[in-house]
Amino acid sequence: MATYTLKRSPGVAERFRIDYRGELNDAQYQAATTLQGPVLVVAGAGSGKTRTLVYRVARLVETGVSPRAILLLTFTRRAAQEMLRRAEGLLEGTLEGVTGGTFHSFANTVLRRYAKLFGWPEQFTILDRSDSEDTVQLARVRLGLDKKERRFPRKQALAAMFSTAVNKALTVTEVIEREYPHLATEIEDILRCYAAYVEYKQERNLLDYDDLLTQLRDRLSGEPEFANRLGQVFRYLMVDEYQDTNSLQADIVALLARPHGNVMAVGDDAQSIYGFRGANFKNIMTFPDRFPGTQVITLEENYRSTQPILDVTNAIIAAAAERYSKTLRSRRAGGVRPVLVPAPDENFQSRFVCQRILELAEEGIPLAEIAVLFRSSFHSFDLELELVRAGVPFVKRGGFKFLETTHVKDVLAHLRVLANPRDAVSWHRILLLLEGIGPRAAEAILEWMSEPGRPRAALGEFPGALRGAALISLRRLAGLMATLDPEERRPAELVGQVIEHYQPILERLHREDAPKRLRDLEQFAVLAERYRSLGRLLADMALEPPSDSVGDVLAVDAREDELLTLSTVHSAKGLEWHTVFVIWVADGRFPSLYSLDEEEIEEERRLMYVACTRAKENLVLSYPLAVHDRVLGFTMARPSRFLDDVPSQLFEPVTLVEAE
DNA sequence: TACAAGTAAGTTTTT
DNA sequence: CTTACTTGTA
Repeated sequence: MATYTLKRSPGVAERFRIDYRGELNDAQYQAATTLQGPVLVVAGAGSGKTRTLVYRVARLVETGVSPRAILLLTFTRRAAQEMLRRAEGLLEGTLEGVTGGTFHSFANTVLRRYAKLFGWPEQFTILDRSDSEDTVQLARVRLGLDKKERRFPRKQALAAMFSTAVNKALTVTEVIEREYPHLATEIEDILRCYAAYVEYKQERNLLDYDDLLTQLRDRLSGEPEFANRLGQVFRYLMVDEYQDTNSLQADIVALLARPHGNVMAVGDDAQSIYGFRGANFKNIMTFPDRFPGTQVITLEENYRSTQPILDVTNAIIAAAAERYSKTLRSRRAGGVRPVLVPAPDENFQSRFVCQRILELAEEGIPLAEIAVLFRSSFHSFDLELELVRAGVPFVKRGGFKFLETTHVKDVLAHLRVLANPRDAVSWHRILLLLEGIGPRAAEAILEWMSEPGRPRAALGEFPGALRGAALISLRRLAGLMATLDPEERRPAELVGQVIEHYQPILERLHREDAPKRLRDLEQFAVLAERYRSLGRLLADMALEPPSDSVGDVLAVDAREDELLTLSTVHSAKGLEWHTVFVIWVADGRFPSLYSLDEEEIEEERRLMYVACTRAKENLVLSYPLAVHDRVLGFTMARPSRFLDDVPSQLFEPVTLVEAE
C-alpha cells in the first residue's frame, strides 16, 4: 500500500495552550516535543519522568494527533490512569480515546477485538498464576505423575519453570539445566507434563499470562492484516518502565512500531527489578541498536528528594556492576540526613516505626504521605499487629490479595464457566466443592459434559452412578446453572446468586471462619457492582486485580487519603512519599536469602535503590539485630551488605532504648 | 471411591 | 500458613 503524507497546515500547530518551554527543563522539553521517530529517555529516579510523558501526550494532541492514535504501555493500569488524569488536568480539552494499560491487558483487548480475523472463538479465559498451577496439576494427574516418589516437583515449581522458559526465551530443558539442575533426572516427565499443559490450554480456550504475550507477538508477525490494522490505529507508541520489559515484550514493541517508527521508550536501568520474571535491563541499552536513528535523552535532575537522601542512594547504586552512568543531582535545597536505626529485635523495630509514625502525624504530616517499605510481604506482619494496636489505619500493597483466597476463587470459578463453558479448570474446581464428589467423579462428569450440545444445566442428568449426597448436590448445582443468565443479569446479580448457592458449601468446608470469608465475598459483590459486562469483570480480575491485600478491614471507615501505606518495594515503584521507612534492611531479608547469586544480588541492589529513592524529605532505614528463626531460634542479624557501600557519615545514627 | 485426620515439607518479588 | 501425600474408615 502506498502512503501519501498530508502536510500540516502552517500556523495551526504553532500556537500551543501550554507553555512547554517554561514548564519543563531543557531535557524534559526535548523529550516532550520530539514527536517523530524513535526516542529513548533515560530518566533517573524522581527526574520528572511522568511529568514529561504527560506533557508529551498533551503536545501530541495539541499538534492535531487524535488521542485514539496514542498507545501508552505502562507497568500498571494505575500508572496509565494517573498519567491520563494529569494530562487531562493540563489540557482541559478531552483526551478521551488514549489507549493505556499493561502489555497483558493490551494483548487481551486486541486479541479479543480481532479474534475473528484469525478464526478464534470469541471467548477465552485468562488463567492467573494459581489457575495455571491448577491446570498444570490436572495435566500432571492425568499423566499419572502424582503417584511418584517425592522427588517430582510440585505444581508451583512446574508452572514456574514453564513460565520462565517463555519469558527468558529458553526451552524448558534449558531452564531446568540452568536453574533446577537437581531435577535433571526428571526432564523427560517434566517435558511430557509441559506438552500436556500446552495441549490442555489449546483444547479449552485457556490463555495464561505468557500466552497473552506470545499470541500477540505471533499474530503480529504472522498475520499481516492484523499488524497493519494495529499500525494504522496506534501511530504513536510510548512505553514506560522499559527496563522492566523482557525480550518478548521488546519484540512486541518493535512489531507495533514497525509501520511508523514512532516509539518512545522511557526507563531507568538502575531501577530494573523484574529480572526474576525475565525482564532484561539490557533491553534499554540495546534500544538504539534496534531502532536506528534513536535520539537518546537523559534526565538527571532530581525534583523529588533532598540532597542528603540522594547522597545515600547515589552511593548505593554507584557500587552496581553495570549501568548507564548518571549521577542524580537534587534541585532541592536543605534536608536532613537519612536515619539508620539498629533495633534489638523485630518487635523493637515495629514499635519504633509505629511510634515515629504517630509523632509525624502529630507534627501534621498526613498518613497518606508516609510509607513503610519492605522486601517481602511477610516482613510487615509484626508491624501490622503493632499498627492495629495503635489504631493507625493502613493499606497494604503487594503480597497476597483477597482475590487469591480460596473462597473468592471458588465464586469466580462459577462465573467463569458462564463465560467459557469449556473452562474445565473452573468446572473441576466447582465440582470438587460438592459433597460426595471427588476427582474421579468430577472427571467422569466433565467427560460426559464435554459431548457437544450439552448445556450447563444438563449436569443434573448425569447418568453415572453417584451416591445420594453427590446426586443431591449435583442437582442443586444444575439448578443454579439453569438460573444464571449472563445475558439478562448484571454481573453483580450473578455474583449474588452464586454466593447464595455457595454459602452452605462454605460453611461445610470452613466451619471455623465462615463468617469472615463471607464478608470477603460480600466485598467482592460490591466490587462487581462496578461492571456491566461479565467478560470485562473476569478479565480485570485476572489482569488488574484490586491491589489491596487481605484483611485491611481496618481501613473501611478511614478516608482513602488518610491511610498509611505498607508496601513491597516492587509495588512501590513509581510512587513517592514525604517520609519513607525501609524495614528489615538486614542481610538475608534485604537482599533476600533466595537471591544470593551474583546477578540476583545486583537486582537486589537496584531494589534497595528503588526503595530509598521513593523518599522526598525523610528516609529511615532500620534492621533488627536479633532474628527469630523457626529452626535455629534467635540468631544475630547483619545489616544489609548494601549499607557497606555507604559512608557512615551520610547517616544520622540512632540508638533505641526502652523507657524506664 | 470419598473423605477425615495426620504428617511432612515448602514458602520472594508480579502480570 | 498452605498444600502434598499417606493412612484408615465408611
